Amino acid sequence: MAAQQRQITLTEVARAAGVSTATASRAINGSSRRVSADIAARVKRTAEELGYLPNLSAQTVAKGASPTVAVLLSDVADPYFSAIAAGVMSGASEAGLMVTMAASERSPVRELEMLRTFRSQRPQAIIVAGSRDEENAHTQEFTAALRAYAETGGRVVVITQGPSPFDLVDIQNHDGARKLAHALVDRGGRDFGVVSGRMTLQTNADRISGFRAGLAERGISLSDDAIVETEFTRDGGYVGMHELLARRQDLGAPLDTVFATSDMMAFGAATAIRDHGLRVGTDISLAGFDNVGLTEDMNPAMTSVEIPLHELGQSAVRLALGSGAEPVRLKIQTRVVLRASTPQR
Amino acid sequence: MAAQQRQITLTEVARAAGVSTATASRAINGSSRRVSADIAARVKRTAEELGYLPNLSAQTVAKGASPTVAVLLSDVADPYFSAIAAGVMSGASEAGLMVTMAASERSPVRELEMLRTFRSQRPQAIIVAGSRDEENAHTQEFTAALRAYAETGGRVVVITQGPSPFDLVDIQNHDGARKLAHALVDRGGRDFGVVSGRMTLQTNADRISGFRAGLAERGISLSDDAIVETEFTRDGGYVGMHELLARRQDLGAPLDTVFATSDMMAFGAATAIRDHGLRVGTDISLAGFDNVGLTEDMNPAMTSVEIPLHELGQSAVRLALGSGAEPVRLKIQTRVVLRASTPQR
DNA sequence: TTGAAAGCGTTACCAA
DNA sequence: TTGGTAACGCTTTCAA
Repeated sequence: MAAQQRQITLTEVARAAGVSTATASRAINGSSRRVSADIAARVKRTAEELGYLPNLSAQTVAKGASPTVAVLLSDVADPYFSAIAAGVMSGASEAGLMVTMAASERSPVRELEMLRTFRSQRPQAIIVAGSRDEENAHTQEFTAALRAYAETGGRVVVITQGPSPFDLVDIQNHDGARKLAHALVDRGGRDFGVVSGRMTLQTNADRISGFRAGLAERGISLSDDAIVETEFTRDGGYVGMHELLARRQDLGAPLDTVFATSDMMAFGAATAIRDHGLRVGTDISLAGFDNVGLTEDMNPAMTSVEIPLHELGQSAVRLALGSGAEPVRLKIQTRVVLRASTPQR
Repeated sequence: MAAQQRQITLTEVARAAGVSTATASRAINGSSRRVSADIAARVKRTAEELGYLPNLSAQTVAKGASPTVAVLLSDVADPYFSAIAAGVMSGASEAGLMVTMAASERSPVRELEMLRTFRSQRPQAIIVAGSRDEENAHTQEFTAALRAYAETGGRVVVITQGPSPFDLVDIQNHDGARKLAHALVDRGGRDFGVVSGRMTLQTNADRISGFRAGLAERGISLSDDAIVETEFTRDGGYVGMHELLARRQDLGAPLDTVFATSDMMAFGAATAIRDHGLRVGTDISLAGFDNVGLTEDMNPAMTSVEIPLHELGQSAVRLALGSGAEPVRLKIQTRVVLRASTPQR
């Protein structure tokens, strides 16, 4: 490695071009004031030759605003979040913003820490994905911190959350699950089971209540012992499905159709069904939610409820860049996608 | 929303606590100099009461270094990259660093832009994942920019790349593919086909050459028309598999085992096989590479070559934080995971 | 141990 | 249009 060189500063560019720093600043990084064409050209050329790059932090200090959006999510490795993250990154890049990202790994304490760090960064907006556990004590503190951030001029966009004072990207989970229930009944489902995440998660709760409502509208009721509550993850789906099958067996109760409240859970559930010696689709119909990539590459292809996750991520950025006069609630519609995992029976 | 308030500054905290800014800085954000315990406590309490949060940009300007790592990848929505990203985020959080992330969406031009923005940010390190197209003209420019960054004291860590002057996380793609070839021959494979990404991608090329070498060691040669070159994506896998099947049919050539050079390609390929009316495993054995999540939830479960992607992401951060005296090459071993998609035949 | 003051790289105001 | 200079919020050197 060559000897450590310093980065060229704007002052150095200015001196080399024979102008003041003020002029150099105006020429390179633009502003309302304009600069004569020839000087501007000269400065830019000098900057180019010297390999000048603006110091973003210095700009941020001087301007009082950082060209950044921060994204807080549970886990990027989860396709649900990674699709949202991809959307946010694409939206941010369109808007000329950088993205800082942190994963809470589903720990409320870490979440609080990351939010603190985000705030120190003073981004234009903080986007929060993944619903918090309503019952957790940290949730209040979390909301308070977000509010404090908003009060100092930051924008907050929350994805799927209960009522909130912030801009909200509101995925129609209830409605989607309700439509899914209708579709499954139409396909001949009669004896339903649900593999569910924790009920304290808003997203999960909405899906359950929507599903229940949809079934009720078709005259089918969902008994409590038909619902297994487990972790809202792939492994949760696997374990939960095993438990559901065992439980129904013990009760001697029939089971023809299972709704797993997320695709990740459904993937785990599918494997559990096979490990039980049963066939997905043929013996037990199975549906997920999110319509994450790979649902169609499953065998049989997995029925799911589509959420436009990528677009949703982009929208979150646009929302964050809006006027912000009043908190906006952006409803995201869902769509049932029937596939071979829930055949006509 | 409440009226726009300003953020509390260190100066304000100092004044409120009746000390100098210098002391306040030392008390709160630490430094070599120490502060008497009582004053430190008083300052910290005041800061707490006032809701002070350090301004990271100001700190960065003053210190000349930003507590940040930047990650450049092709596409977060791809499980391969999202697993790496998760690892990087976890490693960064351990080290007390923030993460800024950008996706090139496989466009060399965008990649160059994002690198420029990264450089403006002056992060401690830039981590580059996803191999560049060696033949692309932008690649040189890209490397030059990385070098310039390194010369100004930045650390560069590159994941899977050809020879490079930077720290390198070197996934043993050749070796992994070679071992896979052995395993597939041991399972009775004789007539092989490959669904491959672009040969100009280092990662892909290494996998192909390793696979070819492995077959050769078992006395099997891979003819050129047994390899279909397509996009290094799920859709590429789908299309490529269709083409491979059609081609072999035209030639009247047998085909019992297919290697898709990534799991995503393999997933697409599996669906293509089914769409052709054939069964994965039974009619055609199929293996992927990366051992991304969900390989075991496929039906049949997908044989793959495991790369410890998460750990690799964490290691990349540690590498970036190392001394940096000499470029380090960290070899990442792979492991063949045989599953039902490649049964004994 | 504490404080005054210079400095980090910019931007933005105010004159010229 | 251009330049001088204060200001942004913080760290760090140098004295006290």
